[in-house]
Amino acid sequence: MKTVIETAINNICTELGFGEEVFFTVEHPSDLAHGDYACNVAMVLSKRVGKSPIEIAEQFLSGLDGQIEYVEKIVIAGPGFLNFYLARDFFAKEIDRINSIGKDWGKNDSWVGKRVLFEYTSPNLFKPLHIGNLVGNIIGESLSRLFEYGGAEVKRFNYPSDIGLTVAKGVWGLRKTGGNPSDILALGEAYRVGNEAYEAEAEEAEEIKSINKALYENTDPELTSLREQGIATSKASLGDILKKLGTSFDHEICESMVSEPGAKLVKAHNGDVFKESDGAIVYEGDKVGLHTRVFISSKGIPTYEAKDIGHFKLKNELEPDWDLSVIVTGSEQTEYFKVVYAVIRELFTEFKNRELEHVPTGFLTLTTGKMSSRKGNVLTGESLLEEMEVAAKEKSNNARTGNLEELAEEVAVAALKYQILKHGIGSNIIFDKEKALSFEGDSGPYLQYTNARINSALEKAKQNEITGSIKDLPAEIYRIEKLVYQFAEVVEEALAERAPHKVATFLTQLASEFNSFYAQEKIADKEDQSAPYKVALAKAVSLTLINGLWVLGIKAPERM
RNA sequence: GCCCUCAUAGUUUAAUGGAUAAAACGAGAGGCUUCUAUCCUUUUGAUGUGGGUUCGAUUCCUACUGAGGGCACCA
Repeated sequence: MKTVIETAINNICTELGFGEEVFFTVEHPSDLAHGDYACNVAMVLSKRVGKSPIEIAEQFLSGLDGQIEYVEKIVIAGPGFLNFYLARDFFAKEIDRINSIGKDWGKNDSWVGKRVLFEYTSPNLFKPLHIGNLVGNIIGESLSRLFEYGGAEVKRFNYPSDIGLTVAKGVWGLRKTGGNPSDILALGEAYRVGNEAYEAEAEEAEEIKSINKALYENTDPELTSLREQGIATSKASLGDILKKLGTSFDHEICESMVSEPGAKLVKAHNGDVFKESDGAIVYEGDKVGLHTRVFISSKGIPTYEAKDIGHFKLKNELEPDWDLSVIVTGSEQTEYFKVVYAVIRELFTEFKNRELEHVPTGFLTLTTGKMSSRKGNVLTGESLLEEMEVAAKEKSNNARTGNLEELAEEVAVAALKYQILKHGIGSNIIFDKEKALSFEGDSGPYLQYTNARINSALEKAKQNEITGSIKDLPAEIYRIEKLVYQFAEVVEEALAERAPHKVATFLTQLASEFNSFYAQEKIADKEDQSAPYKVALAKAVSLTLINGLWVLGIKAPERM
């Protein structure tokens, strides 16, 4: 529809002799009262032509009026906008189209035939899942799904850290506390103890460092065994939480696997890409507008930078065929990834036509203040989810579902994910626990509830033997109809801009509009001639909610 | 010191350079004998400061103020 209007306007431009280089836009006005599409062409031309926008708009109006199918009327408004109002039939056809597409409603083909690698979550094993990991997972998963909605084949990568100081702290803590390495709680406690000791006592810190070295070099079977047991426990627990969150990775590359290939590559290019400096091997980023970073330390140990190079190599061995590779991390690594990607481009010249992208996510802080282990207000991913599940269960006491456990989990995940995905992904998130736990208003459960409500209305329709149809149209065009068909455009835009929050915002607007409709109109009324149309409309809204929630990584329970 | 983000109602967030800046929470007033009140209706209230570009600026440029992050062997 948009392109139809654009072409029509372009034709008039040529007809009126304004030439072809006119940069106007056709878009949905933010206020539905301003029509279904609005165009600013008259304002853009005003200065060039030396006439008032209104005058120009009138010229367009006389050229366009009655010429475009499904455009019922065109009105000049405000400073010179052309507002297009679509005909009743258009919306009915859209409702019909949505219902016939069904499961695939909202998809686009902007990435068809492309393969995309997505890396996110990146947890530290041996340590409870941090809120930041949760944020990364939620955003990464949603972006992956957006790409899938664009037709891309997405491969998901997890890059857990299974070696290094964190693990050493945990192993040290296990020895100190005598905790059972198969118990995830004992593991968390061991890490806490180890971390505290590392920060407080110089002597213990040295001990932990030597454990770290022994683990790297695999010289002490007892330590290695503790590490392996702890990692297995950690991974199992991680698997549970990932399942709840709805992520399933295609590949897992652990940190311990990448040091060697990374170091090898760096050393092989010492002299061309890299340079020795103070005994370390560095990449001189300052020479290309970045900053210099160490890839192999003066002690000969590969740093995180070198590991990321090895990591990239392994990734390519697992998935050699791709067009875009995305890594989602906290925004503190923005500058870091500029350097690493610059190095990768120099090292892997055969990939110069492929795209590398780093998506930075914001930090999550609590409204109760900054988190710090000293203040004791650390919130782990697990504990946050648990708290939300408890709240969800309380709230769902009267739910009309057999499986309360499952519902509470789905509601809790929805609340958490929505709270994070309603923001632009790069901005810092201030997490209001109370609000997230309330499940009211602008929230994931609100969207789920709206869908559950629709289901119940549809059930009633079934009982009354009303089936959806667009034969008998109500005279009025409901506001909800003017919104629901825009979903596919929103998804495509959200994908192009890496902005899942656009989907979240749209769904909330849609749900709110539907709830107003629901309060005013009876959907499944036997006496109502328009009931079949309302049923078809409700179905289309439900489909949109379900598909939109899927993109956000949120489940849509049938009953609540 | 240098570099990068960011600054919108009391609070948490929206707004490809467009129209009267949109919601939610909070506070006030209403609404279930009806297809689910995790809902709806309604009142209240905001673009950090000074310049600039533009027909038109929350959006772009610039200075300032404030917050967060990064800047060589941590991850």
